[in-house]
Amino acid sequence: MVAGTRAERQARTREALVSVARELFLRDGFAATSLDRVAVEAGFSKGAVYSNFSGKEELGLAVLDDLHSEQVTAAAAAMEGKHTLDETLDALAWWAREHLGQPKWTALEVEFASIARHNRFVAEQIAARHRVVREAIEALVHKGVAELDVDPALPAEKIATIVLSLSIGLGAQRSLDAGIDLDVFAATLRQLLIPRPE
Amino acid sequence: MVAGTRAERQARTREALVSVARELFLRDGFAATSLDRVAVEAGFSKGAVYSNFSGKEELGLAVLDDLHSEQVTAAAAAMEGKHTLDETLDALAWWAREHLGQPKWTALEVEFASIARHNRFVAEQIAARHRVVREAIEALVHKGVAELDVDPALPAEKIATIVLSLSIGLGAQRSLDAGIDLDVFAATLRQLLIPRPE
DNA sequence: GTCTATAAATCGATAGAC
DNA sequence: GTCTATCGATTTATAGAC
Repeated sequence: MVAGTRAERQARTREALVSVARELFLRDGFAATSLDRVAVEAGFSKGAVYSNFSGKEELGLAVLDDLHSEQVTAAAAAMEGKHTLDETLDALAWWAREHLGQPKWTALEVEFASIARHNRFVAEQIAARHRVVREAIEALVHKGVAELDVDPALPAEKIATIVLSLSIGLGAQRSLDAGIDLDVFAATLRQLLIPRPE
Repeated sequence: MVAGTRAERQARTREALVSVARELFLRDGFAATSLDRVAVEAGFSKGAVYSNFSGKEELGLAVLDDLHSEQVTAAAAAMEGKHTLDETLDALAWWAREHLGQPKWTALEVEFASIARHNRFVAEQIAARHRVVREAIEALVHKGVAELDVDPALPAEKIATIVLSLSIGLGAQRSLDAGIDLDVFAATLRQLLIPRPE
């Protein structure tokens, strides 16, 4: 008997399903991954999926939550302990190469979004998650601006939108073309964080 | 009897199929649109699709070609006859609102890309088309730099990558959230085209 | 080249047993 | 809560008639 209450066991089932779904969704795509595959590969049957999620879409949202928190955490960690703009930009360039260079997550992001386009509820759920991510980026920008004493050319909110857009766009291209120049990510940030001449 | 040789009539069939496919792919998405629907709505049957295309993917590529040439043409036209940086940026801001504000095309772009990720041939086809678009943007940047006498902060090639990435990323978000700030497109370009201080 | 008919396969979702 | 069995609905792609 594995330890834990019923609630704990169910939580483990849910986590296992999300973990496997994440792996398969990233590797093969959302549409191309069947719930049966997810369930079996996690050591359960399809019924277990429907006992823990209302359907495929809710499982997809759970996977997105998993990914989002990881991306933001990684970017924040990359900026930690940097004391100059150059150091910070180098760290962010590394983040871009590391996370956008293996960009299955942006492909999943947009695939899921496009599939959910006709479901108002899911579309709103995803849009809300994007807002959360942009706010997290905005906080990072504020933090960087304060610590590095730079004078950004645009409000942090706009920079956050630009950063997320670049991440999605670069990742989408990179998923098809390994030759994409990911260094434009940090290069753009440099232009936005250094005040323009007057 | 409608005029034309056999070749001309078939060309019209092909055009009609691409035109309807474009409309439906944009409206409902690539995966959610069946070939049967495309054929019937164009006044043909599914057999006509397979007589003119090897399958759904090739039809998708034909639609992308249609869209790409239109987007680049529109952006070039928007820049035409502008003599100052501000005028040009205003025109590009308008382009962004017009084309990214109705962003089904980026959603289609990335949906198709993510679906085709596991087909090497199609993936390479799409990547090649992206390269063509980036080169077209690069040419526009060169033209703008020469005519407006600005000193870009980055090579035109990098700016082209940034512009396409922003377009894809902004469009993807906008397809889910009408509140996305599209003006960051022109704002970013302004920061890239004005030389940084030093 | 186009149409009709059909094959062949897939998958999300549900019902009922345990 | 999980499993087994199955339904029901789709869709791509093909075969053969015209």
